[in-house]
Amino acid sequence: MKSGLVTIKDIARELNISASTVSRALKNHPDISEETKRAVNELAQKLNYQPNAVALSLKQRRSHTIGVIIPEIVHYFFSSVISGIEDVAYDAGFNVIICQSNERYEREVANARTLLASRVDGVLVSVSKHTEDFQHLHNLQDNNIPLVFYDRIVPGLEADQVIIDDLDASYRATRHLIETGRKRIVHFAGPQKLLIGRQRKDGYVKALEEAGLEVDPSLIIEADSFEKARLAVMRLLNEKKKFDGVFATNDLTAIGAMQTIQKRGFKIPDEIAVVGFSDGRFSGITDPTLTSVDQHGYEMGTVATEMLLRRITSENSDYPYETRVLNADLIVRGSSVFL
Amino acid sequence: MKSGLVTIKDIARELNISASTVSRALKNHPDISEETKRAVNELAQKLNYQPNAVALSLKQRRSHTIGVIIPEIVHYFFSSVISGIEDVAYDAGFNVIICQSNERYEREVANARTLLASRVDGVLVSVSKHTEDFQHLHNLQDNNIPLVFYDRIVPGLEADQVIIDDLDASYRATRHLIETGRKRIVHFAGPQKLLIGRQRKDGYVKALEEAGLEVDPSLIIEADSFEKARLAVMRLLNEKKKFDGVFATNDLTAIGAMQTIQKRGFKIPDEIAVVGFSDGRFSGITDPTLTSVDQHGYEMGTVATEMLLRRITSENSDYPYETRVLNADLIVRGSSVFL
DNA sequence: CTGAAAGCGCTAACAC
DNA sequence: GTGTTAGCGCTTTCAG
Repeated sequence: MKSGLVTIKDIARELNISASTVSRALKNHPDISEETKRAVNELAQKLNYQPNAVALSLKQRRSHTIGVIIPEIVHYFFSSVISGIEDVAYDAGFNVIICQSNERYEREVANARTLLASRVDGVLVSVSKHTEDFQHLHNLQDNNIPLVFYDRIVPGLEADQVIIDDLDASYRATRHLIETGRKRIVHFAGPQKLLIGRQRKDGYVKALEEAGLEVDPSLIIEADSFEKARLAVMRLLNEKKKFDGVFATNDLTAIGAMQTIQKRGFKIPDEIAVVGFSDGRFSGITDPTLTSVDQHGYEMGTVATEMLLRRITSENSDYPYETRVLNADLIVRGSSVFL
Repeated sequence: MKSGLVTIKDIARELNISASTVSRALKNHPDISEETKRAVNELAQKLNYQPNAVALSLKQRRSHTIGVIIPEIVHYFFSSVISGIEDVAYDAGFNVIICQSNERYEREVANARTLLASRVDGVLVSVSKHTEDFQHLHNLQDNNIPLVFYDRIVPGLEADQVIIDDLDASYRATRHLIETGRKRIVHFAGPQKLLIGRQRKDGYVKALEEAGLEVDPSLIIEADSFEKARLAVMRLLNEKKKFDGVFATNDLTAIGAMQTIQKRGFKIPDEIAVVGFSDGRFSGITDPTLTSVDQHGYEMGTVATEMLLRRITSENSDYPYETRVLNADLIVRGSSVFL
């Protein structure tokens, strides 16, 4: 005797009318008399009737649910994205099923299967770092489930996409250092086999070149973690390399650099300025606070969801795929200028 | 022409057999001949048949989906909890719908309604800070949807619960400071109207008393944020209060304290030791690294989900409600001892 | 203005 | 071994 949940039939029986009348009354259908409507709505209220979304989904072949495939929720950026997704989806009357791939390909494939089985109306996806085969995503598309990629896109796949303009953001971050008088700027770069790593480096190079500054390869170091930054800074200082600025590919790297620089007796930002990228969580609690790029995860979530809902709800959804490029903002704090 | 998704009927038609035979063949029913099974499974594979979970839910009045109401996903602790929930749920063949209340009561009520409409089989809930009326949760229970509370529990409600032993964790954190020789320990406490705030203070007091140390009320200060800690430390130092240890109700508060202590020229841990509580994200990147309590969010998620699934899948689910109390571990790092 | 009937995709008694 | 039928809860023609 599970589900004591009241159905439309219960209301019909009680009122001695048909289920279809109840259904119509509840949706305020013009054909139904005011009186019947009132009676139905009153009873529904009293019995605490909740429409069964499952039955609706089956009937309408539309679940009003969107799926989200996300690498790892624990990252501030991704959890912000989720907030953006949820807000837009709920406002439009859609539910959200979130699936973490945990950066694992097999899990991502399982996620796609789950979402397909749940008959979600569309999927937002950011692929795992190890995804190289895209059959599971094609599979969704083959079944007429629209996809929107956010942040981690898949070059080959035909779909809507939302990304951050990494190159431009890096360019602006680096230019900020240049404009505040820095001449020899170290770049701690991400893996160059990842698009994101290359773009951030390219933005850095572009800013230097535009300003007529030398691009010294020995100042570009592949280091994208707290620990790697510490080691790299120590090496630079031991080698008596001169530098007055650091632009790091993420905040943790920037913080590792900051700490080591300070430990070795240099003042930030007086002698060396430091700028990070994204993450968002840490920038306020360092000393000095960290100048960094805000990736606007929330906005990315809202934009991606709007694009998806548009495709889901459009009569004709075969308009061309679109790529939205969001701007990231440089947030200037104490690690690059005196506040 | 939405849903090109293949159904059991498509397979039946193609093979000139009935839908029920297909259904049985797919679930490897003993009555069905090997030959038929093979043919069905082959075609299912070829057509990439995916069972329609929506139809199943309707039929079985069981969605194999659990709902999660969570205050804010952006906190490391809560996102860890989600990972734990997902892992256990997926292993058991359950989907997860996550709803953020964003610490707002109205949103939480809406979440409960959504989950009810989706006919989830059970709900994991951590109430928002502002929830004082519990009708929406009773409503779920009235509809035979089992609830398990995690972390933020509701004293009055009859339901399973999973919590952290905050008192014990604080006690151990404080005792650690005492055992490493601290005699005058400041406590930056959380709001005393919250259970969590009181318990953490009580653990601190208990450790002091047990060690025969004076409990000086002027060393117990309500401060639970980065900024409040900064101000409080400045005040203490300006008043020339002597103290050699700090136990803060959360990590951000501890970090605010650390920074200010260091700025005023005191060495950590030499002159003053600092211990935080939870959060988990920041403890590794401070200088020195922060001794703190690990709240084991992932474990909390797994335990809560196991309790919920047990209630969902039990024949007889009216066994007594249970409260599980998890231990939190003190992680000793550089802010309290020399490593 | 309201009711009867069919059907969304699937399963499970009940036939044969 | 397999098919027929009914039904999960709801909407929606089509009748009246």
